[in-house]
Amino acid sequence: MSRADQPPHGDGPATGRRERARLRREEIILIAAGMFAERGYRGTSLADVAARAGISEPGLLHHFGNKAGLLLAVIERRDLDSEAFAMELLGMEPADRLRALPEFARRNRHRTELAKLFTVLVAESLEPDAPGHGHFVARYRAMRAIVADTIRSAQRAGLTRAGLDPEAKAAEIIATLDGLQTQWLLDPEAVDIVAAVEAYARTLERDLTGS
Amino acid sequence: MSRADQPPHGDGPATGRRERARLRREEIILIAAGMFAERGYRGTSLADVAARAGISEPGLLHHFGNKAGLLLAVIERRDLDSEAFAMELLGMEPADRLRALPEFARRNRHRTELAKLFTVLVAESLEPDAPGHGHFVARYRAMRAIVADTIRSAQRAGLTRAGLDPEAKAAEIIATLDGLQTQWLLDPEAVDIVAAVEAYARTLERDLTGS
DNA sequence: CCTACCGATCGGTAGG
DNA sequence: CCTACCGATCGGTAGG
Repeated sequence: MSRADQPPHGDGPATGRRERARLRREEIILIAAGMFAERGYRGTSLADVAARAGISEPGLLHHFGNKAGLLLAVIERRDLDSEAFAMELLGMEPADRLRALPEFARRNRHRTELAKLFTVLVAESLEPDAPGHGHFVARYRAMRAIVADTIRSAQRAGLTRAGLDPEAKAAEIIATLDGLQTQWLLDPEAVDIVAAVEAYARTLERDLTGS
Repeated sequence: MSRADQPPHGDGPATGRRERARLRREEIILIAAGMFAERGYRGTSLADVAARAGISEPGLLHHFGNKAGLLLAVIERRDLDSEAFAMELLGMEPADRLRALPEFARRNRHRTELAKLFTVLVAESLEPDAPGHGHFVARYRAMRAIVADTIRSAQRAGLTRAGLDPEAKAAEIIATLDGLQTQWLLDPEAVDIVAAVEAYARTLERDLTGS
């Protein structure tokens, strides 16, 4: 087949069409993310997403193949935000990273939807055959590795006490932040997420320095 | 009305029929709990539960009214276990309660299903209009209150340092245990829940005593 | 990306 | 008049 050939009209309009499709995709992903956050992946139908996006169900499936494809697109999109966060954190001195936690909590406070999306999708991905399972397993392993590396470099710099297991502490830190987030999402009137993370940052500072 | 009267044939058969119904209900609740744990509330159909229980859907609904009624029955049943746990913990001296945490993790290790059920249902109950929302809000408030009370009494006994906010610490402790559980459920090969909780109990002991 | 559909399954209810 | 269900089917919706 002549698959390697460029289409004869591959100048302006073709690129514009692809660009338009990409923007439409992006738009649908944001709509789907909002609905997954509120009702979960299982609680959201393709028809719901299509209606909100002003598209037919077959049109929706043209972009994402099937419902799991839409989920993976949402997860990947959400990961771009997380990566930006990780890069920002890794750009700081290890000693400053701890102090940055409440700032991120403060930022997330106004993006409830992102936090909710994450909590809901992880719970729907616990089973090995869930569409997002492999992704979240890899994501948590990477998160633990990054935090453990930070702890190790802080130990080498003498900022953190040596008798502390970096891997175990990394799991514990991520667990606490996740758990506080869940309590806040469930009951925002009873749990002040910024104050809770600030208090935990102080706990953690004492714990890490051993003071 | 003569509602206070016993039925004229209120010897064996009548009581036996009610008792049989109660046992059938209990049996169905356990089946539904297992399915909710694996596929979530939204991912489980009444037809799935009915088929596994060897009952028709109308038969199922006769017992629970509607799907949300089944969920609430599962949650209440799960709470009986939690209450037993709480009573066991509250029966100990405050100083021993911390040491009991790894033992409970060890016990839960063989009851993955219960842990999974809890994680999945909480995530499906974040929205205020979710059927289990009110229940989980109340449950977390009660849990925080119990842990905070334990901390306060340990402070009065001089076992725990005074400069520590009992409510904030309670939220933090529950958050860490929940979060570790989620990481373990997602990736049991990478996260050893017993070791993680043991390590956290040590962290917590240093934190509480201020040593 | 559309209209026009499919096999099946959804939560819930009818009469008996 | 009660209980504990049954087989059949309701109007709509699921993913594709």
